[in-house]
Amino acid sequence: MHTNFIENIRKYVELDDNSIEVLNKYFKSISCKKKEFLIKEGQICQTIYFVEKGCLRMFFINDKGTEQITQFALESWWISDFSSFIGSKPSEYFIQTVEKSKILSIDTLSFEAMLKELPQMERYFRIIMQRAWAASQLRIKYMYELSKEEFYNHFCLSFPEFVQRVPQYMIASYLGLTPEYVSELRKKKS
Amino acid sequence: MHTNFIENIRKYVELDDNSIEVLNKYFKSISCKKKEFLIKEGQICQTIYFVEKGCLRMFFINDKGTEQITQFALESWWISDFSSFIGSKPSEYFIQTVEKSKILSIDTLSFEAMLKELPQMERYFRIIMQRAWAASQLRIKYMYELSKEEFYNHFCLSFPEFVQRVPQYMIASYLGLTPEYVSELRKKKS
DNA sequence: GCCATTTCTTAAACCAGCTTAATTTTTTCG
DNA sequence: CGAAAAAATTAAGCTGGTTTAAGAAATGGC
Repeated sequence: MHTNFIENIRKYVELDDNSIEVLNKYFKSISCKKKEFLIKEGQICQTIYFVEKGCLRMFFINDKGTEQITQFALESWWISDFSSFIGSKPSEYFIQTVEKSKILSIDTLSFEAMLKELPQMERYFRIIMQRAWAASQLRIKYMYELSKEEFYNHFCLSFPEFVQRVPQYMIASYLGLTPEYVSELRKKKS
Repeated sequence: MHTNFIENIRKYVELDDNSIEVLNKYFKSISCKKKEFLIKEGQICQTIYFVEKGCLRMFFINDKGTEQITQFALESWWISDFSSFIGSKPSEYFIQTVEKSKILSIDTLSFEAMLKELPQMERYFRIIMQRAWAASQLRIKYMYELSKEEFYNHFCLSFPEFVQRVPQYMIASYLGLTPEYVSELRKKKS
């Protein structure tokens, strides 16, 4: 159980069987079917999620009223609205399953208690956050460097399984393109 | 000495006088005049920098041969190419002072040794990285949400001192605009 | 297996922001 | 201070990607 979770932590820090018990105490396991919401706009996001199996997306509604996806999370990824989480401010995002998913969750209070009880988890999360920051830096670089066409092609080459797995209009949204333009690009490639 | 540095750490974790001594052992203080390079493209970025006084920028050269700024760091900000730092890969960035600056630096090995000797710094950096990630999330949201004109106006309102402090063409670069377009926007506003 | 809904495609008109290129203003530094 | 370099402005023409609108294809629920 929670294989991805434990494996992921063990990539970065030591974790004995007793510590695993402690983690089980703090993390809740959730099973969701497709299109279930974990948080909605306006709520304070007091939870961090780990995807054990499945796929989540985070999006907001822009001023034209359309969904704008800013993040996906596949197996072994963490996801949360950290601005809301850190500042206890209402979130501007929705977090929703894209597929049937199995998720581990921990709320603010449990998170702090867990870190106190298992200090090596400070190190684990330091490394996770550091990697997340690095990933953001890279993403921002691509946004500056590539034209929208190049950005799309680069994404398809980098994450081919992903392009299979989620609907095309979600990829378009994540990359900041219109579905119509993605359609045009696909025609062009073939 | 290093007032901003110590204060910043104390915002998040306890730090006694003895620990400060330990930090002094691992961190190096650097004084740079305007336009000095801390790292250059092609080098492995093995250092994390903290700005005690002054201003740094991080940029790469795009395929048109122009500088593309992806990050600034003012007083009490951390900056580094984390992809390069984590993966020991050659960096694609330059990090350079924008003004005369006083910087604290720590390299990979010292960083690990310091974390081992002062475990509370794992917590400090976990929080720092978490906040950096949150800031990235927000920045990406703005990039999706706002038109370039709105993005520019929003930036000027959010960081008025900053707009005074660094040349206009650097702001343009950071926001992904041409200097010509920024010029047009300024005229429009007045 | 069939209807309703969701997703994807096509094509033409349009525009925000870029390019180019020339001029002016400001800064730097010997 | 004065010359050279760096930064900012102006304006015209252009283009990558959006908008709009309508139809076609795929998917899912019962």
